[in-house]
Amino acid sequence: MSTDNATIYDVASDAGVSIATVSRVLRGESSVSPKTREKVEAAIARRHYRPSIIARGLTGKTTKSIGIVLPKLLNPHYAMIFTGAQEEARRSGYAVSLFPWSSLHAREYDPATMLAERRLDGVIVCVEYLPPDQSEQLLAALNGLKRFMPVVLIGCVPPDYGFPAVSIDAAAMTKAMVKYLVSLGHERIAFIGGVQEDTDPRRRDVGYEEGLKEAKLPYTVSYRVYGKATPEDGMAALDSILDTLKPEYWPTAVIGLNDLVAMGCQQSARKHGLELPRDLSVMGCDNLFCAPYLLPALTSVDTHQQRVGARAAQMIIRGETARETMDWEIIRRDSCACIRKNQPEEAGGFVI
Amino acid sequence: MSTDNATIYDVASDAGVSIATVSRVLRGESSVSPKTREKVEAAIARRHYRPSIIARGLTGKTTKSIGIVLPKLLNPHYAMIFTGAQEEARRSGYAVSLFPWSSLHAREYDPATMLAERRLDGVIVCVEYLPPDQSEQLLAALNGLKRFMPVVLIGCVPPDYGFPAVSIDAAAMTKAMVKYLVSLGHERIAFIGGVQEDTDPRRRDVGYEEGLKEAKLPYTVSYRVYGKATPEDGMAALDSILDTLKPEYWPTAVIGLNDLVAMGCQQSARKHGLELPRDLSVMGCDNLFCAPYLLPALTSVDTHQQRVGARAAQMIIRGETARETMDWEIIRRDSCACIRKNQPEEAGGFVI
DNA sequence: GCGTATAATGATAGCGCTTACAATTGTTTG
DNA sequence: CAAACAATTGTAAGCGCTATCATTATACGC
Repeated sequence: MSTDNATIYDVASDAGVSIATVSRVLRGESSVSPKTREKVEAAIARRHYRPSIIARGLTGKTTKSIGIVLPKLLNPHYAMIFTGAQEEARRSGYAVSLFPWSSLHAREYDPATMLAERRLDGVIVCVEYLPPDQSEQLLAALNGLKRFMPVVLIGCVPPDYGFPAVSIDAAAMTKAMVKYLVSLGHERIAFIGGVQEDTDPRRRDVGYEEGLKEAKLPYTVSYRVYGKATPEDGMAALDSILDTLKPEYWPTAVIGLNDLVAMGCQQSARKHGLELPRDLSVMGCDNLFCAPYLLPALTSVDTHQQRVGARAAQMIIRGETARETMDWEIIRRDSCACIRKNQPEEAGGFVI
Repeated sequence: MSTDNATIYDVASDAGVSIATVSRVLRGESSVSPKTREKVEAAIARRHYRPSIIARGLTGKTTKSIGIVLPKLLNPHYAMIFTGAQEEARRSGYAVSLFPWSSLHAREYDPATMLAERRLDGVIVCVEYLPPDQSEQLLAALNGLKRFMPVVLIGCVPPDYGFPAVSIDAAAMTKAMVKYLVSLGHERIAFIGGVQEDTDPRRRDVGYEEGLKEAKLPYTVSYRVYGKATPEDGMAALDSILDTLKPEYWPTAVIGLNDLVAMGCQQSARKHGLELPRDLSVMGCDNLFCAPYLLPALTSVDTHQQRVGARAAQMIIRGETARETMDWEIIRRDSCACIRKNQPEEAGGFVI
């Protein structure tokens, strides 16, 4: 039971035809007589023959595989993106392999080189919030990649990169989150996220500020988190906010960059003796699988990440180069309390 | 800026040498004069040349990529395995692509075919708890795969499959979990897991029974969950247990197949008006990132899944064929309460 | 200066496919 | 029944590399 597989030559001689004919039946060409086709198919089955995508890739133009560059898979958010991409890719017979940016600066085997070597049919790159000084470096890396294969961006896509992309309007989303909290009666809403220097109009912090402005709320507390946005980061962020402010100025609600940060906020709040959600409403983003199982169950935003991944994969497979925006949906759970006298209208039209 | 890459011929003619010489410097052969090497390297840099792994794979014996078959990536448990494998693989310049078993029976593009087509250097297959009747089918699929590439098994590896594998001794682990709960004073311990008919001596339920036997505890309540083991499954399982038993026979502790199931148990317990952890201790397995953030923080078992994935990848890359067992560690948090009068000795030696 | 060992380089045959293009067979038609 | 096509099938040239020889350039010894 060795690992030496049959080749097209084996099948051809088995079936008593030429390799061209075998190739024809492999590719389902119609110009093969039923008799011949049958003989060839029998030989294929007998030898457990599978054409080598490697060899096909050499001749043809496609390797039937795409790459995806993700910050880290351990955050289920990225796992959802991957899953979406993978499922969509499989439907067309494509495989997808993972390359984490974390190893971007590795001396050996950096993702860019590995990607390039592999002649993939395209690569999905998930861009995180980046400190401004790293942005240029990323752009250079992306352009390097583009030399070898189509690149589709997802995540926090800078507006001027000129790459095909599928992203969400983070500003509109964050604004809606603020509006939701305002509708619950909150007036002191803090924001923990990737506040940036550049002028992307779809940045979350822009939405935060806008939401506050529209509600004529003066209270602004935001905390900057770059790149990694773990529960620990969230805890540290809210710790810092609560430790800095006098208790009478503590926020009554906090918006986390993602559910991980929000989980950290819940922890921090408890540590500070706050009762949730009475004393602090917490809102996350990404709608991780664990959100319903937190206590209180975390209100979050479903950003349809599987669909984002799927669409990005589709763009690569179909050779499209659009720039698209995915919609999203606030998922209300128990972590956001109403602090108004009157109940808010449950079906309010504040979700954009 | 097209996607047509330079080939070894371009570099060769650029540098005024033959392709053989270019190949030599690519592979770091020493029999190239410094002058020539320099010229070639300059040409390579100028053309942004990267040798095609595809073409190399045709000639050589390796495609520098491995596959991993996982039930689903959305469970962070599997994401950890993947991450471990991916990181280890990258260190040797290997890429890893994902193939979910969920599509095992897909008409088109089933993982087995996709794997075979790709002539990967090997594949890691994560085996789940399977109903007995599907076990044979899996074995057949694995043997089919083995024809094309080395296969390394991880997860719930049946003992008699004869494949290289890295697994954990689930029986010993579950027994230790029981012992831990016993040490906290529990006498009615329920188990939600994949109870099987076959005779794998390392099955979890075997450990459960043994642990109970050693503690001379007669109470046995186990609930069978196959394949998917989601929070919903866990909730349904404990619901069923609590709804079936008279309250005075309710377990005081429950062991979940994994953290997901344990999360569902927490939910179910709350639904039944139990206060956690006072009325019910819950213990999970896998030590997911969210375990510390549940309320009460979930006691779990770290099964070192990243190391499992890494080791499996290593075995493929190095061509090893061992059958290994990974160790594990109980991570004590708040979800398991002591119901004895006396505190248990905190550093008891019950963890095997 | 010549022969010969040695270092450096080139020519070339695959690797397993796809794909023109050529060759063969089978039909149809006048 | 032969010409004229259409339907099948075969031949062979790549695709971008590696690896085996063969060849040439350089070095050394006498």
